[in-house]
Amino acid sequence: MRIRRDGPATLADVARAAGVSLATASRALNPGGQRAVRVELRERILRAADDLRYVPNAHARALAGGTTTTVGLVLHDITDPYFAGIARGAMAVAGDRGALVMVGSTFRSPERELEFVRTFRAQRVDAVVLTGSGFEDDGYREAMGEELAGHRRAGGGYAFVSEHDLPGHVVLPGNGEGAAAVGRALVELGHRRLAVAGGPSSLTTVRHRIGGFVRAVEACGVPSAAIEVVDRPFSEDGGRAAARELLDGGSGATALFCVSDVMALGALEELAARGVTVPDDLSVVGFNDIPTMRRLSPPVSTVRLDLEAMGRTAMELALDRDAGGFRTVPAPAELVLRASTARVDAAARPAGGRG
Amino acid sequence: MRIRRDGPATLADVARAAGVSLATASRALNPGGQRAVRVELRERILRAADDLRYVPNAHARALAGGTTTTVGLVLHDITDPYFAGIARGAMAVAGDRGALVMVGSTFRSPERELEFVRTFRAQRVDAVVLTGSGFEDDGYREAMGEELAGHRRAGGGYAFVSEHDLPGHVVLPGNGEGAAAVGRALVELGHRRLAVAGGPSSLTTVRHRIGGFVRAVEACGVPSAAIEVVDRPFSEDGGRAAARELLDGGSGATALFCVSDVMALGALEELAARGVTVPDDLSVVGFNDIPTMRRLSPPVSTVRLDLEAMGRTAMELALDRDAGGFRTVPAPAELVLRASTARVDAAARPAGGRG
DNA sequence: ATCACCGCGGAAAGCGCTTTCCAGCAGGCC
DNA sequence: GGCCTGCTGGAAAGCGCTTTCCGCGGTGAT
Repeated sequence: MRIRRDGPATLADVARAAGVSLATASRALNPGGQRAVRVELRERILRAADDLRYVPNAHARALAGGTTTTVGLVLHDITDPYFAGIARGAMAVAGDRGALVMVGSTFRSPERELEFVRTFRAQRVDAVVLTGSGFEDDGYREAMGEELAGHRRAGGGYAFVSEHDLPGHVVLPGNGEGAAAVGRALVELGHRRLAVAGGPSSLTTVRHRIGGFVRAVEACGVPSAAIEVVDRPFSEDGGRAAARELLDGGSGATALFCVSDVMALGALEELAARGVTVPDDLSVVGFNDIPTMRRLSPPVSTVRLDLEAMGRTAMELALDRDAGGFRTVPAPAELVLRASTARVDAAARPAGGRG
Repeated sequence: MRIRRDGPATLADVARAAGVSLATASRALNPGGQRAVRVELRERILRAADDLRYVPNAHARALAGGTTTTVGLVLHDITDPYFAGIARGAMAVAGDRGALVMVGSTFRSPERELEFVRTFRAQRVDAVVLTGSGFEDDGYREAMGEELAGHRRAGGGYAFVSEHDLPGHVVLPGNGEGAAAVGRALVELGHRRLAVAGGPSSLTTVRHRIGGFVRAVEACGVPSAAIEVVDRPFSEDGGRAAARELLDGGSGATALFCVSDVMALGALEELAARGVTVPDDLSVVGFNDIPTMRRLSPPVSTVRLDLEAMGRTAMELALDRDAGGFRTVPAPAELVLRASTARVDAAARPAGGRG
């Protein structure tokens, strides 16, 4: 006979206290499941559970019933408003479905991303949502593909936010179209020399945005030679560095397209520090429309994405085990022109120009 | 004999494939634990596990070994930069310790907060970190106290960020001192009529901040009658509403202290919409120093809290099962004066004054 | 009355692991 | 050579639940 020291009460304790069997206690505590129990008995059991401060063991439950209600969410950094927005949406639907959300911050490391998916699998999560750009790397793609296939085989769902070049549901932001709209708008405003602050092209998202921008600008008749692309980390510091490089390099650009708002934040700071006025000296556009952008002075033009809706949709796709094939749900990107972009003035001299 | 359809491989499968017993397989896959296995055998087992794409079942493991490596984090809303900052810190230390983080968003509902703690308990988390203000409500306090006591009895740790009037480790931001510093600074700048945009006083944090502010101002010789406190929800909209009320009410205040930056954001928006210039017409101060504050124009004065460090400390306190009593770790609050606060000018007329 | 059937509660078989206990075997010692 | 020690691997007992399979007593149909 084992002696219960003082661990939490178990179902057996509850059953004993209520004078019923384990099976009955379980049934009473899981209404809706399996079968019902006579109401009077049920109340006695609930009372016993309450008295004993019984807290069911989720692990035992998961093991026995094969039922989990946890989901995994992989993101870059929760303090990045882009991911916070998506996370909010994803967590909202998880909450509605009574699922617990486990969050993994990768800080853009493919290894960490894989690691999290593996851990989530070990936890037998119902679904995993992968946000953030995919990585253009065959090793990563293969490993992740295998991991996800295994997860799927085990009955789990998953969805991506942004393209990952892997089979699966995906919420696809209009990166190309949004960036193209930026390009067209800038050309229409008279800009002929353009700069792009881009992240590493190993990120799918970055490639799509830069690609869409460049193609649209070219389509407007501006030669691609007039577009200067600076690759820097996909972060605020990266934006700062990109701005610095453009200014130091004597760029002749009159407009700067930052492939993300967070990069734009860094770039704007650098520009302000150097005395470059926006939009008089240089027009600036970002991407994502994080809340801060509209609060800056001047308010910054950007491409709006409904982050919360994207997160919501992704979680729904991941959770809804629908028999059909994988779905791709577009997330519309809408150009929002604000005061940080202005018609280029013949008198305006290229920012940071040395001559 | 049960037939394995195609569920994920189990330890038994691995053991069979490697031609060893369950015990040996378990030991081989858990180095560091219990006992070692002959290296050659071990490798054979690892190979088999790899071939079978074995993913250990965390639930089974938790049940058998009583070992979990999950922690719970309760916060208000992940898109609120205050909580995002804390979450980042907390997740960092959890990550370092190899723990998975489950996040619960309460949206300031005490019921939801209790619900999450209960769910975390069911998951047998190692630790839970409760952020956000406590609620001044006896029912809540009692229920939460009982929940946490049970968690503790079961071997779990926990910590609060901000006071909760409950026994436990706590990371205590200098709410009173920070607010007092704001009050003194404003008086020193010549302000004699002050307004406070406060949240509901059922939030402990709000009470401490307003209390510290009022006491400091009084200590400077300004009568409390000169302080106008407007209670509105602890949110951006609340800040907006507070500003509206002040302006509509013909407040004679020359300075506005918002008990949180997020409220300040709303207030500033309303002020701008009404044509009230900051700081010329009205000085504004926030609290928390979320990143956006320093980017606005004018940059907004506030009280800096090292959010990430607070999150880190809280998670460490919650995870470190130290025998001693509960610890209270202060999180220093540092007044950061920026351009949104100015010396009051004799010529300046009270903002929104009707007369 | 008889029988099939339904509603309900209990016994027991797992779910996939960890860990204790035990057995076998080799080597070192008296 | 006998015996104890040290090392390794295996058998099996759970961990705390869910769920299948039974059995029992009471009803409606025949």
